[in-house]
Formats: sequence, C-alpha cells, structure tokens
Amino acid sequence: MAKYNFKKIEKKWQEHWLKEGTYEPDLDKAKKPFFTLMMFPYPSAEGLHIGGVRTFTGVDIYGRLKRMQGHDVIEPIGLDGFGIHSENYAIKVGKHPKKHAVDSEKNFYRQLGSMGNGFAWNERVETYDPEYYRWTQWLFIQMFNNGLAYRKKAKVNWCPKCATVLADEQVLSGECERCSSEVTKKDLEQWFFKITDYTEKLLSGLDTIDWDDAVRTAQRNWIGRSEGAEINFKVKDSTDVLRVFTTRPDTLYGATYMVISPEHELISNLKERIKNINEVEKYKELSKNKSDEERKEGKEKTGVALDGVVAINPANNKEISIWVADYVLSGYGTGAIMAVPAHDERDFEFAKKFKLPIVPVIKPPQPIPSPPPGASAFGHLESNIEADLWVGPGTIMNSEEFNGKDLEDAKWAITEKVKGERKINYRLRDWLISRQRYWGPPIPMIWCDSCGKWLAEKEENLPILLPDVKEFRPTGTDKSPLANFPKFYETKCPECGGDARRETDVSDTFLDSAWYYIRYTDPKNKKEFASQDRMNKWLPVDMYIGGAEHSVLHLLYVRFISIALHDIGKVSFAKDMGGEPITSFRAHGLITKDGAKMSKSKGNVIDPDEYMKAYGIDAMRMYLAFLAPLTQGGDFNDAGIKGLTRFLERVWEFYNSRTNGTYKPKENSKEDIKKITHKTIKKVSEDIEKLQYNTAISALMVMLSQMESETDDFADVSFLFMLAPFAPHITEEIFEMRGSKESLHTQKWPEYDAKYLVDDSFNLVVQINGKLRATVEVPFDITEEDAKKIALEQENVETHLGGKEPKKVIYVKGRLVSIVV
RNA sequence: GCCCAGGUGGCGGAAUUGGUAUACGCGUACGACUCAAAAUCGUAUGUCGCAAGGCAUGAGGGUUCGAGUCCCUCCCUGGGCACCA
Repeated sequence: MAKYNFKKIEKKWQEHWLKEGTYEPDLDKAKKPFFTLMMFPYPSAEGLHIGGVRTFTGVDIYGRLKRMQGHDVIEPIGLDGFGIHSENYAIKVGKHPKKHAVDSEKNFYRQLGSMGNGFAWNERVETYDPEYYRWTQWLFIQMFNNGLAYRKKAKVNWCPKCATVLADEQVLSGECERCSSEVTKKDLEQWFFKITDYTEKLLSGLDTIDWDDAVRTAQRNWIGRSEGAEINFKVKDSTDVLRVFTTRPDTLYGATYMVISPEHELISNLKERIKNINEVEKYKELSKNKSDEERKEGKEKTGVALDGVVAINPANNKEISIWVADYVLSGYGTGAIMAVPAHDERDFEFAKKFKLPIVPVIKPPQPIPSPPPGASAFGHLESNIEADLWVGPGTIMNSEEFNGKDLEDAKWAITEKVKGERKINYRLRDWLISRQRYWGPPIPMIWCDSCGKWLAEKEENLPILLPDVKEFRPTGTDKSPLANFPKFYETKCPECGGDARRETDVSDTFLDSAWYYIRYTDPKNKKEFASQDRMNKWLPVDMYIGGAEHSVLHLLYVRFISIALHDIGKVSFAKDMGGEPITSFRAHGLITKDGAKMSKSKGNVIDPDEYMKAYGIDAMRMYLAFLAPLTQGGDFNDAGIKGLTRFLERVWEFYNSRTNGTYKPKENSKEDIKKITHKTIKKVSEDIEKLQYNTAISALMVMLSQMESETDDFADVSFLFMLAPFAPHITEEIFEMRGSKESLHTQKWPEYDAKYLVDDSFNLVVQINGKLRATVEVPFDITEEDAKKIALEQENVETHLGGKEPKKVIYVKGRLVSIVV
C-alpha cells in the first residue's frame, strides 16, 4: 500500500481542478445560485496571515457543503490592493505602490491557490485595476448627481503620519486606524458622502438581517440615535435665542443654568455685552489647544460664566446664568445645553464645583427601585435633599401644573408648553471620502472657475487614470501628491469647455471595498458596473465571513452604499430586504500564538507556507477547523496538528484496506454502523451550517473508529463525502482510487434516514435527591410504570433508599427517573 | 462609567438548550512491538479517598426533584463606545 503522500496528492488535484474548472459557476445559467463571500485581503504584508488561511478555508468548507447540497456556489476571490493600507506598506519597504501591487498579487494568488479552496478564479477582482476603479469613480459620480456627495469645510480628522484626513470611523479612540498615530483636527474643505441621510434605514435594517449581535450593536451604538426635543431659551434684553437639544424636556423646570460650547456663535454675537470677554476668549483659546488626550484625562470640569448676559428659562421665566465649558461639544445637537444638575451627572458635577443652584424636579418612586436589566444605574441619593442626584424614573415636582405627572407623560407636555420641537439626534456623521494620497482612485470631479462650481467628469471619460509618477509619497500638506502634476490636473470643463482643474485627492480605500461583491457577479463587464440580471441572480450575498474589527468600518459602508444605490435606482436586488446587500454575516475569531496577538514586533508570526509544506494543506485545514468554532478564536500550536495528521493517515489506511481487501475489523464495536452513519450525517450537516467545524470533525473521528470495527458500503461513501469539505485533496484521491471518474466535490451530499436516528434502547438514569445512583439500559418504548419499577429495583437505589418510602418519583421520557425522599 | 461576548481538566474545547459534566483532540504515565529510539497500537488520565462515597463548570446567594445552562449580587478576560446632553 502506498503511503499517504500529501505533497503529491495535493499538487495533483489542485492542478486538476484548475484545468477542469471544477469550481467555476455558470454566472448566467446557474439554477440555484449561492454566494459565499470572505473579506478579500489587502496585500499590505508579505503574505497571507495564518488567521487569513483559517477564514478562507473556513468559508470554503461552508461553500463546499452548499455545492454538494446542489447549489451553484460562487466563492470569489480578489485583492483590495488599492489604498492607504498597501501604499503604507509599499513606502515602508521602499517600493513604488504599483510595483508592490504586481509583486504582492503574484504572491497572494499563489498562497490563496495553495489552500485548495473552491475559488471561482475567473471572477477575480483587483481594486487597483483601471477596469475596476473606473466603476468606483462612476459610483462617486452617481452619489454626486443624487446629492449624496458634497463638499464642506469642517473640522476634520488629520493623521500626521499618514498625512491625510480620515473618516470618523477610521479614528479608533483618538488614534489612526492604520498607523496608531494620534489624530489631530484640521479645518479643511473636503468631499463627504451623506451617510447621515440613511441613519433610520441603517438602523431599521439591522433588525432584519441575520448578522452577529456584536456587529449589530456596535453599529447601533455608532449611529447613536437619541430622541428628545429642541427648546429655545431667550437671552435677556436681546433678540438672540439659545437653542438647546435635550432628551429630558421633563426636567425643564430644573434647568438652573445653561452651557454653550467654546465654539458657539453666541460668544461673538454678544461680544459687546460680555463683560469678561477677555477671560472667555482665553478659555476658548485654551480648550482649542487641548488635545484629545488632555480632554480625556482632564475629567475635572472647567468653564467660565458669561458675565453680563443671562437667559430665561421658558418654563418658569426665571433668569439663569450662561456658561462656556468644553464638556459641551460643538458637533453634537445645537452645541448648547440646558443644565439640570439635579438629574444629570455631568451637570451635577459642574454645579457642585461652581456652586450653582440645584433644583430637584423628579421625585424618585418609593421604595427606590433597582434599575431594569440593561438600563444604567440610577445614580445615587445623598442625605441632603438639596444636593440629590437622581437619574431614574419618578414623578414630577416643583414644576407648576405638571406636578404629580409621571416623567414620561410630562416630557412632551412640557415641550409643547414652551413651543419646543421634538427632535431626533444622531452621533453618526457624514463619511469623509477624500484622501491626500496617491494610491487610490482619483476623485472624478472638476472645478471650473468660470462656471464657479464643481462638476462631475463625463462618464465616458472614465476611468480617470492614476498617473504613473515617481513622486508618489504623501506631501504632508493638505494636498495630494497629484497636485504637483499639472499634466494630471489640467483639464477642460465638462460643461463650458473652458480651462478647469481636476480634483487631486483620491477616494478612501473603503469606497473600493464597499461594492466589490457586486463586481464579482460580472467582473468583465465593460458597459456597466454589473448587469442587472447578474446582480439579481446572485445578490444579496448569502454568507459573509470576516473580521469583527470592520463592524463600523467596512460593514457599515457596504450597507450604506447598497441601500443608497438602491434608492437612486441603480440596483434592484434584495428589494424585499430594503436593499441590504448581505443576508448573513459572521465574525470569525482571532488566532493567537501563546495567547498573544501575532505581530512582527513580538516575533510570533506564523508563516502558513512553512506549515503547509510540513503537514500538507488538508491537515492544516482540518487543524484550523478543529481548533474551535469558526466564530471563536484560538491559540495556534504545532502539537495540535499532529492529531489531525494521524486522523488523515488512519483515513488513508482504512480506505486502502477496503479497496485492496486487507480490511480486518477491530473488535471493539460500540454502536451499530448504520445508526452511527445516519446520526453522523445529521450532525455534520447541521454543524457545518452553524460553522461549528470542530464538533463536525469530532463526530467524523468517532464514526471512523466504528468503521474500523464494522463496515458498510453506505458508511464508506458517506464518510468520504462528509470529510470532503474539510480535506478536499485526500478525499478526491480516495474517490478516484475507488473507481470514480467524476469529481467528488460535485457529488450529492449524503442524506440521513430518520428511522436510524432512533435507538431501541437507552440508558435510564436513576437519581435520588438529584444524585446519580444508577444507570440501566431499558427499551426505548418503556412505559412510565415499568421505568419507575425498574429504577426502584436497582440494587444501589435500594441501598440508598434504606427502606424509606419515596415522596415523589419523577419520570422524564427517554431520560431518567428522579426519586425524592 | 455604559454596551456586547466570554470564564468548564495540565491545554484546545464538548455538553441533545433544565436531565449521566469533561465528548473529540493534544499532552502526560504505564504497557506492547524494537537491540534501542522514533512511529504505531493498547490502557489509564478532573480532584480527595484503600474503598464506600464526597467535592468540582470564576465567587456567593436563589428557583427546581434536578442548574455549566434560568434569576439576583459581585469578580476577572477580550472587544466596542465614551463629557453625545
């Protein structure tokens, strides 16, 4: 018998599948389309990470099940090679990004090809291919034409190291998503996408899609919807009004002062009247220069009162002071608040520090209830009633005609009385799309001086090619390197034909990846970004797997772009899902080494090539799948691979012995081969569906043991088929060895017969006071009476009863008898 | 501070959703084969105990005939948000 030679087998079948196009779906004629998608890699590092191998093979296992279940599976692959990720890497290793793209493409496709996945190689897509980014630019124009792309001057995030602006989503607790540098603020005019028009759709869509809870809550938090009212406060002896946003209009009578952000326009409007204007200006300057770091650390609240100006509380017409403090942010709500120190922690803290009046207007219920699950704590009550802080439910007091009402009822009544307006505020801000970098799709917009406006490039002129230039490095100014090339930016106005200037910024990488799955359905289309027929056939994506770190980055953008395209009538797939592009999303876990995240600086990076060479890809796939459920992470250790190698060798020997007639049953038969076969089919099918490959493999291991002691043709075939998604090469080789001319991977997945799932006997568990005292094998259809009788007759049960009469005997069908004494 | 996901042997992890806790794999020990080693195969392997039998699923309470699973209080780990009014 030939030894299991994985090198030979794996090479043989990979070449064979490629030649035969085993995994190429017919994009036009497919009858049961099924789209499995993995986040395509950005080739920023030398090669594929071991975690990447696990995800890719993990999605492949799922896709292979679907294929064998009769679906036309598309499992596309491509490279997200445009953008700052790859450019930063190219700069680091001293290469031109274009050159790096060529090199990394070769290496990545080699590695991806060596994993034995059922990739649809014909449909691959690279975001830096002009035939691809042509449509990224086209997409930008559609957004612009529909009012969803616009320019505005704003205080934007600036990464000094990457020398570009960033979207809010790309700033992770004050640091750049790419390089972890501290992000600063700059006042710049930039292109934005109007994602804030879609807050409600993005929120309500979350309830309809089958996505990981963690991702859905992350998106909900990020969007940050809060419901309240906007209320005007008059400034005494002035026409100015101070408009505030509050979620607690019910506490209006307790508003004892107001706070505006340092950037608030009221300061300049009332410059003449503010007696301490110098002090106020000084404070303004101070908070402007405060870095995010200082703001975070300096939890102690600061502020200055506006001397000489007071506001009027519209509920009770009392005069209240106005303060400037940087705990009020200019970017949220109206940039001004009414402060209710009795019922808001921040206002409470501020009022105590500056000795401002605290007027309670909510009476806590008696006794004080504990907070409902999921709600924040209610704050604390102190003995001095004047200084109480209460943020829980209750009834209104000190509020004239509203006294005695429940606060929920009073909310809108009080709003109405002061002619306030109900209002919903969001934390989400528009997507900043410009980047002052080289390696990305040039934004297809043109500024015409004589027309005095921005115009979209004519669609027939796309793509606007990224010029081949030597000086590609970021300039460090607020201009992209392309601004140094008149040949690139000098152009004609699409409207008047006069001299005009091209936008020199490129678009965010996340725009490239926001629509790539669409292109996979029709990658060679030269007339459209994809044909409607193809999109309607293949979309939405059935199963998407990727990293949870993209929860509010890629995964938010991808939904936004799809829903927006849907809205502006460019796509019509997934209409019944409100344009949601992805039916199911699962986040995979993180692979660690010795409990730590793999990183170059720690020197604990696993090179997948090395391991594939040493153990073979089938063993690696099995190991990575067996480690833990796909949605969980796990620690990589070489020793564990050995167990899977042993298993594959046993499989190899088993089928060899079956084919060449040397099979000798072992004598430790535990279960009936037919039963275990059908049970295993059920379990493996369900486990793969749930991405619990570890338990599926474990079930196959148990089944193999049984096959070694008792065999059956149906078992032989079923086992081989079930192992196929996990170890596609060895199983294909065995399938051929058994005489098949066809590929195993397009065969029909085995089905179980429910009649074999039922056992004719089971182990009846006997408990006395909840403790296990005996187990006895009884027929499956035993009656309750007989079961109880047999249970009480057990020797050990009699000993433990010690002659006492049971108080109660409980019978659970098919399981146990529980005796209480 | 808030939200989400977790916490089970020496290790990775199972547990039919309230019913025999620790499946499967790794590791370890002993045995077989071998001159020997590796590989392979077999047996054992939560813990205390000679045994009967206790005790064990982050800690402590509760519900139940019965809790890893449900409820309450708390502690740790990972991730997200964070002066958002």
